[in-house]
Amino acid sequence: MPEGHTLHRLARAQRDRFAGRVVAVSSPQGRFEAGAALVDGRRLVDVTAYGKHLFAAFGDRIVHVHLGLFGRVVEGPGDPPPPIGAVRMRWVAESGWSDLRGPTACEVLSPPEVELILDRLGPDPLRPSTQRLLQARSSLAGRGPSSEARTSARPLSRDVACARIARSRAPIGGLLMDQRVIAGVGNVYRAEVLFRRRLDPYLPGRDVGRERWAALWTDLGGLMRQGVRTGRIVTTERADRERSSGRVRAEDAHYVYRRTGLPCRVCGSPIVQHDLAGRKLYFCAVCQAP
DNA sequence: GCGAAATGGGAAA
DNA sequence: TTCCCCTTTCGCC
Repeated sequence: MPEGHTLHRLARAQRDRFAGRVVAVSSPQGRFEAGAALVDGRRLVDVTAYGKHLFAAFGDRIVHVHLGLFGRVVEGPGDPPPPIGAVRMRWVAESGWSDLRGPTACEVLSPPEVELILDRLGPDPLRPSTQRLLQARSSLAGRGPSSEARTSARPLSRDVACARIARSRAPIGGLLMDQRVIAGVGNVYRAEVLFRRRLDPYLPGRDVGRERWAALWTDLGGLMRQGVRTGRIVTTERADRERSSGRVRAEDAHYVYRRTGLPCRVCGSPIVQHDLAGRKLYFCAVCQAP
């Protein structure tokens, strides 16, 4: 589940259900007991996502959540169900409840500690400009918009990321997964957007070029915004699916991700799988030839 | 019942 | 690069 779209969708759901309300925060599993006590019974001001990170501000105490590979949040209206399994953090308010399981990070931070995390992250395609990023940072830090954020003519996120890859010899397939370069992309969007742009995953960042990067950025943003809307990652065009009507079936949703050995939807040659920096990389060696 | 895998990332070496 | 953590689910005895 958790690439950037999941976190932005979650932030919206949590904001809708809990923002402005007093929240009872607990840790049925016990591993977040001390942290829960710091925010229990406080009013939730806002919830924001940035890349794959979620920040829930209870005033100047901010709960930071990172879902990692298999973290998950379940939420609903009414009274919470009895906790089943390892519920790290539970929220309960008059408007409903939510349960967090299996996160890599669940901790209470101060505004400066949040800044340190944001400093390590590149632009997020789900936030269209660096101006918006600065505004988000200001609100998390409990300030009004900074003078920097008010100034117009900030560089576009797209161009900030472009400058970063343009000076790197690392393969574009690796750079897309580097959260310091671009925040929120995971293994599915990485593989799929490279296929859609017909880019060789091993192409060095410096050789991608401004045109191709701009097209990739635009495509990626569209895919991720669709992911936020629908809660799933569907990257195939209608014409490239077995069935072109009705709900997209899971086996039709991707071009290359987890399709090792299956025929490419475009050219028919078998999709290949490599290992790149410890993660699986899927691509079509013909459509994405160097 | 057991092992492996999963849309991630940080620290250690 | 390798290890380690987080939790659930699914395939295979």
